[in-house]
Amino acid sequence: MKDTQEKKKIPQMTITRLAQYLNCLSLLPKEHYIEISSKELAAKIELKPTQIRQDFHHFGGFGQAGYRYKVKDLIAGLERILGLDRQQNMIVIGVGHLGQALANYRNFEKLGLRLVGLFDLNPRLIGITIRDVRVRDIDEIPQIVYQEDVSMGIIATPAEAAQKTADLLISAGIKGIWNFSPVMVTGPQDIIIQNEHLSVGLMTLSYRLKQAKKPVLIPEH
Amino acid sequence: MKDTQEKKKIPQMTITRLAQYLNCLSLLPKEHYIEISSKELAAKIELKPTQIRQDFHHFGGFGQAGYRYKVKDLIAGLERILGLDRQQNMIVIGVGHLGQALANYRNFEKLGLRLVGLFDLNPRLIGITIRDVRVRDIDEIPQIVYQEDVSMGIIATPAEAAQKTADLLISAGIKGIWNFSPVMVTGPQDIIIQNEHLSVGLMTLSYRLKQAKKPVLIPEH
DNA sequence: TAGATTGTTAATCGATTAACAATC
DNA sequence: TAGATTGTTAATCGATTAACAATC
Repeated sequence: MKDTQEKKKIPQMTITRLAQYLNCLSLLPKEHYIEISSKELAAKIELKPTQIRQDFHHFGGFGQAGYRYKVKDLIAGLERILGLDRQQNMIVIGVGHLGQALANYRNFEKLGLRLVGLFDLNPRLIGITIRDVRVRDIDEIPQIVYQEDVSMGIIATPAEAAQKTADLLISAGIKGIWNFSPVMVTGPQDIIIQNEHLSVGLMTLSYRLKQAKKPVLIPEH
Repeated sequence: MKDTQEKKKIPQMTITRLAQYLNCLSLLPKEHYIEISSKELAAKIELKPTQIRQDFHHFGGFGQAGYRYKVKDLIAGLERILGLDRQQNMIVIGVGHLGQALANYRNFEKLGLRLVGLFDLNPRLIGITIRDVRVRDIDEIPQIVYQEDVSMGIIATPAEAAQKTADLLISAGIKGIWNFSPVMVTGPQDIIIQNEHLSVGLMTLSYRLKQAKKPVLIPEH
């Protein structure tokens, strides 16, 4: 497999699908799936087989004509493309229900992502331990980021604190931010900021429900 | 504004952006923004003004040539398109940290979505009250769905229980499912199922971080 | 060999962007 | 009127799908 990622820009949707493929493959019972075809994988995600092959083709492909894909190779290749082939450290800021939910999310560590710090400004939370990780005051963020080589910060604070938290993370040297607060946070160009607005998902569901209820009009023309 | 939603299929990305526009507009300080131009709104979401006008055009547009958009009209129009102009009732199944985080999420009720039930099978949780909503046994789902005319079910259970929960919701008559468990759930064609895989967001962030670190090669050809 | 499969190019389809008339 | 704006059509760009050679 060639390493052609930087030659042409890979569509965002391709990356999202690669993540889905990996998700799907890692849920497969290991005994039954040594090999898998694009057709089989496509059926599971309700997609066309060509879509999968084309997505893989951006990276030179994962198999050989005539053979089906080897599940192990596929997983390893996807992990490498997505940067999950090495350990990455992350911290969570805001230890409310959402922060605790994220801290307890088992699937993250399967992806090589290790939680190395929890932070809050509520003195009653500071000192408690979740999954062997102690909750610290946010003042200690810069120190931990440096000590533990933290690459990602997850913002699970209330809206009011989100931008301040982002600024603090950036000044501490963090390059990737995953923001779960309901406001958009911004930063310099070289910082990767992903705003995960839960309400967008809910609004989409609401729209689709409304559409489904409507009588279908003349489908042609 | 015409009601042309059903004539031509609206792209998924347009719906996602409409939700973003609404989010952005509702965060605006009401005193300052009586009117807003496509240019101003575009700047806030890092988008081209034409993109916004084209998105609106699918629905006949929200303004009049020469005038800027009236924020109030824009919000009302977007809410109507997204089906948020009437109250919708929802329930959350699984009252762990994630379920409680969702139950406490204030932004949902701003969208006219009312939490009318919480369900779990842990006897220690049954009976407690969160935001005036009592936690009930999952056996009571069909009754509440019927009584309260529930249109959406949010799955916040562990992976093992997710599909069973979906089946239960569907047989109780629910038409829309928002699944936060790490496994994909499926159902009949007429049920709207949205799988919200948190790990997909994290994998995308990981990919983008990896790309950002790489030295940029010759950008042309 | 026949059937099934992947990689890859070409064709199609759809979404974004540009251009501009109409309007204030 | 000049400048700014939206709605809308046309042009461009990009992503998905189809087709097929190469391979097992």
